[in-house]
Amino acid sequence: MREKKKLTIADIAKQTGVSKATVSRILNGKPDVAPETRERVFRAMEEAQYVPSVFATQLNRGTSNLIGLLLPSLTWPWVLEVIRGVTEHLEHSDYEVILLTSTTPERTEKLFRKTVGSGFADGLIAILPPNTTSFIEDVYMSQFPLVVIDDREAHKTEFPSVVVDNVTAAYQATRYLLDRGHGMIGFIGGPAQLLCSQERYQGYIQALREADRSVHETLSIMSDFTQVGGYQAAKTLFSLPQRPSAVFAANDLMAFGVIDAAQEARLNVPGDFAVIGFDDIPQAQFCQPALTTVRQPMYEMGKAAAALLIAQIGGQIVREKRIKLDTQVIVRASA
Amino acid sequence: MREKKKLTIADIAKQTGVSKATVSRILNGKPDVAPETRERVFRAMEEAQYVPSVFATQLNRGTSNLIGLLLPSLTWPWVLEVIRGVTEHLEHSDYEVILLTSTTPERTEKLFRKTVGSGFADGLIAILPPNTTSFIEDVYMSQFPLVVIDDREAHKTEFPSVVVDNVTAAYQATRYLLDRGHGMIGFIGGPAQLLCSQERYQGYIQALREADRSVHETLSIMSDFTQVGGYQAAKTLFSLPQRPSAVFAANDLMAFGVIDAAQEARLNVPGDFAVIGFDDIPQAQFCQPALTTVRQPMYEMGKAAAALLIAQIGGQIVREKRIKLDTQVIVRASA
DNA sequence: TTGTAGGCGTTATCAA
DNA sequence: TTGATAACGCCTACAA
Repeated sequence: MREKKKLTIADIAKQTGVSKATVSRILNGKPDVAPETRERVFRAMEEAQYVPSVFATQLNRGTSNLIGLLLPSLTWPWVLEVIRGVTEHLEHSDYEVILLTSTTPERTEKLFRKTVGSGFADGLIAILPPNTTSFIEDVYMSQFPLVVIDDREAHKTEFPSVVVDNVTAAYQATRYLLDRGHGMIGFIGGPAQLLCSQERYQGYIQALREADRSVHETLSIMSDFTQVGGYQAAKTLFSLPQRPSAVFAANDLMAFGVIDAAQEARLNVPGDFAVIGFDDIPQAQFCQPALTTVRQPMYEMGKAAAALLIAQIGGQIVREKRIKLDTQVIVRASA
Repeated sequence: MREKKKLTIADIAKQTGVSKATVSRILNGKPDVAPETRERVFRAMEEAQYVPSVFATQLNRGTSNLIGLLLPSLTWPWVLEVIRGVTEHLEHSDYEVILLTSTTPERTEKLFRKTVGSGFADGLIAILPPNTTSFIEDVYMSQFPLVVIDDREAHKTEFPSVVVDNVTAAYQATRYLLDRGHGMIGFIGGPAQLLCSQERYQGYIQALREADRSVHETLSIMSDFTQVGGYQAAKTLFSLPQRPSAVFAANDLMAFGVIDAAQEARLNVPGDFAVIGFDDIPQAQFCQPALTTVRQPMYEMGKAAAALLIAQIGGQIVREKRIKLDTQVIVRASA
């Protein structure tokens, strides 16, 4: 109740008439302690509500049982899924998650210094903000346990990572549209410099080629992953002499924008114009019409990342460095 | 690049020919150091990429600059808003957030032991899972800096907390319906034992009374804050001899359920049946019709909680222990 | 089976 | 302005 003063191992030792060493041994379940002593000291600790100082233990052991989770932004709805996956996997270990969010490369690096660099965290799970290549290379080279989720840039090195096969996923999406009989299919992509944007575009092209469709340059518009971006891109598409009958938007937010534009243009979705998205964010099932999309298993990716990291920390040689998780077309009402 | 071996303050001291004490002083920006020395040592640290050991510092100072964020679950969409608020406020301090999630009271307490009890975190922001009253009382009594967000149970003690005025908010919602000319207004509440459920019910009643409306017991249904719960409650409402023309659902998820039921019953929302929700979760703007609801400013609550906690940690006497944030009716298409 | 003593890397106190 | 030195609380040889 009051526990004003913090108890130390010495207090317990004095109280039970043994040495600090013995208490420590008992604390850590070491062998070679008389059962009778163990019992007695245990009770004393219970009773006194003694909790060892994490600081001292950490200083001594050199590890913190803390895992950094570096997120570039908390505005994307799917990051919660990642967080859930990571924490849920860790729930049964004795690692805790320390949340690091940073929008700029500068702050990222500062955060890194404070946690990773000082050995404060035992490992790092990161969704990389753009332009952090060199920095993350350093982390990797320093042997620090690291797992990258959804690696969106091309790097010289291949970090341990958990990704989705964007090419295949985009292929699936396009293929789905093709199978539904669509002739002209538009593509609205993300920022061109992002690897994932490029890959999704590739998948789209690949599906078209495979179906012997000609690729019209004008049908592909690079946008910015935002809803208004999708809206504008859709308007461009609608103004084409020959309007496509369907579009694959490289993320759900843009797909929402497309639907907005379609409704504004009095186009029935999916009757007049079919839309498929990418991500499957929670909102996707609530919008009207509910969004058909390619699901990225963010929760599972978080889990896998945590598992991979723990393995690394445990010193295991991680064979399968790049884990690819499967995507899946979630058919709802928009396509 | 390699930094295999961890540098200590002693290394820097030796390297620059000063004592550890001096290096430490410089590290912490203490006065009484010859500018010339300071400069020299600074450069040495830079060059060697020296980072002080957090562990040692913590052990010495007895604080960690870590703030625990205890969340009962990561499945509610609005928790991300809270996380955002907290981390964003802390971004400019040098506190980091350690994420503690726990579904059960048992795990909550264990987590508490590991972090709070051991003095590992310097403070705690918590959204309390049900039935943690006694436990949180202990934390509070132990003088540990604590802020509760969205306190949902009645406690003997009044903890420092950031809440929303549920009564007023519910009043606003009901009032809105009243102003739109609705005669009979139903209420679908959350679990009766939750304080927030009771308060929202109060607000509903209060608005009716103030408008001299009679209160029909049958129009109030206590449910469970889930979508199916809302769906079922709505069906009950629809089966009444005299169907209400509008309903106030005590959270958005239930409101979604109500809309589902209405659509199933071929009732036009809001034409035949108006629905107002509570929370303003991200999905609310995407559902069809977009949900009119009372917005709880979760992001702002997170920010306020962080600010309040930091004040406490700084030893400030926190005058306004219970911070009440304003809610707002967000008018969209469902009512 | 148990106790003693030294170290982990800082910061703080007190002299110099 | 600086430098020894003693904490901080725990773990671990090594000795008993």
